[in-house]
Amino acid sequence: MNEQNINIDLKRINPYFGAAISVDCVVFGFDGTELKVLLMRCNMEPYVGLWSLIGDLLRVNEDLEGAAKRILKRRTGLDNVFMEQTKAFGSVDRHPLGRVITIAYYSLVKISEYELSNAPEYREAHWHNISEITELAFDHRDILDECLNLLRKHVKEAPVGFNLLPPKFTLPQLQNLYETILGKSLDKRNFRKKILKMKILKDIGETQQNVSHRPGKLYSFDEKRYESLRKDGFIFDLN
Amino acid sequence: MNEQNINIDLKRINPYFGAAISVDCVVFGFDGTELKVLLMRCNMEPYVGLWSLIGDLLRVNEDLEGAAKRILKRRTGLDNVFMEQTKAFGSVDRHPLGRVITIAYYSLVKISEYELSNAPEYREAHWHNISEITELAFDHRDILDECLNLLRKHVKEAPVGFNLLPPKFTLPQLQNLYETILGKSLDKRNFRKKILKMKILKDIGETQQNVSHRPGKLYSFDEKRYESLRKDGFIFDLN
DNA sequence: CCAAAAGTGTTGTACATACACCCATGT
DNA sequence: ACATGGGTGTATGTACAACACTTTTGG
Repeated sequence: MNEQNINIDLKRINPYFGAAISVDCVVFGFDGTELKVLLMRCNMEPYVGLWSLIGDLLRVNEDLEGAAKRILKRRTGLDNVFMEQTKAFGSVDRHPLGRVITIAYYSLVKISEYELSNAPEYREAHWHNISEITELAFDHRDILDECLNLLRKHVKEAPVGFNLLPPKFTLPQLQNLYETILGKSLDKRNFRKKILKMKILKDIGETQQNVSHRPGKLYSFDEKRYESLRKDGFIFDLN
Repeated sequence: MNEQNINIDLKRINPYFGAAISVDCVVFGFDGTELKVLLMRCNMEPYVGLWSLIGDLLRVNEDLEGAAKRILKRRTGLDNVFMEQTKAFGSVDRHPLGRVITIAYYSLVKISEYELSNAPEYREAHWHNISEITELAFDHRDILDECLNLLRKHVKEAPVGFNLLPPKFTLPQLQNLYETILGKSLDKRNFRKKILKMKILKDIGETQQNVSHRPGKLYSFDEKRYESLRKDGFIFDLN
């Protein structure tokens, strides 16, 4: 039966509707040193006690991105978060209770804006260092790995990394982020040259405060500038 | 309700299972001049008469890639086709008969191996020049566009274009393919230099036959060579 | 011998890499 | 004054872009 040849009420064909759709979010954060991901305790057999991604079943009246936004809001209190669909996962036996196809999104949050510490309703999720994660519930380890690979690709070809930093940041902080995500160290002078030549950072005219060394100059990502450059053919590239 | 907190039989929760999952395949072909896509007539209101992608509902015991392979086999007779998941599409109203989330794959076939001409069971699908396509059924135009964008990205960063050419091809044929997909003309000498320097083409030692001009040398893609180079850090890049 | 497309090298320019010292702040 | 990390320039090699003529075949 072809998608376009369904000519009876879909809801009555059981074999094709015995599946559920979920959305799982891989929420990345960066604390200045480590790349982190937001996880919850799983309480479903046989994965009880393991950590899992945050996710939920898709509701009848919401689209995929809507579900992802809802899940993020629910678990972090955050709106307007950068997110991008990564991949659909549909192994027949990926879920112990039945057929569940999941659509994975990865999102990048400014860890400073995450309100876990204050609001009690966001206490179920916890940050985990990527480097320390071993086993996860379901196929969430695979999902995490796919999202990590995609993130590593994206930070090199688009200015998405800024979503992990505070609105004002120094160039060493930015470099640090790239080194952490890419897992290799970069030459300081060359990194600065490449970034500054792009002209997509605004010099705020401020410097770091209360650091016990020479304070760095603060920059912010100039989104409008980036968009106008992009329209003129500019391509962000950090390879 | 969280995915990992479902503790009753999923099949009995109606609101969450009133959706179906389909897989749609964007099958690209290249005839030496034009980039083409395989389409079928749609016979579902309100799209009757329009062309649509080839697709089908996901079966209970098959995974997503399995469904994509089945669909391709059914419509083209081909196995072992290059394919890659592109994106999930889940707008609430994308399907007139109910909630259908679709997972899109794009695949690349050697048009010479496509058996439409011989076997009657493959006659429902037809090749259409990408440049001449206007309206499609459902949201298939969006799906096609996403797949095209992904293809344009992939041919620049991985040796996937070879899947659209016959096993033996000339450098001008390859260049032609790239020019068609990318929509811009490339410098012949620079293109040849870049490709040949990669050392991923095998010189077959044969030349074109029956062409009314100087015959080109035939090459084939050396997959083993590519894989071993890749393990040593080589990155395919045609930007 | 004509048409048509294949094949071939050089040069200038821009970008990437490698690399070492001084500077501003807090303690 | 010392420790800490921020900030800066140059030289060299490599990669890319631009560009025009000769070669081989079929008709």
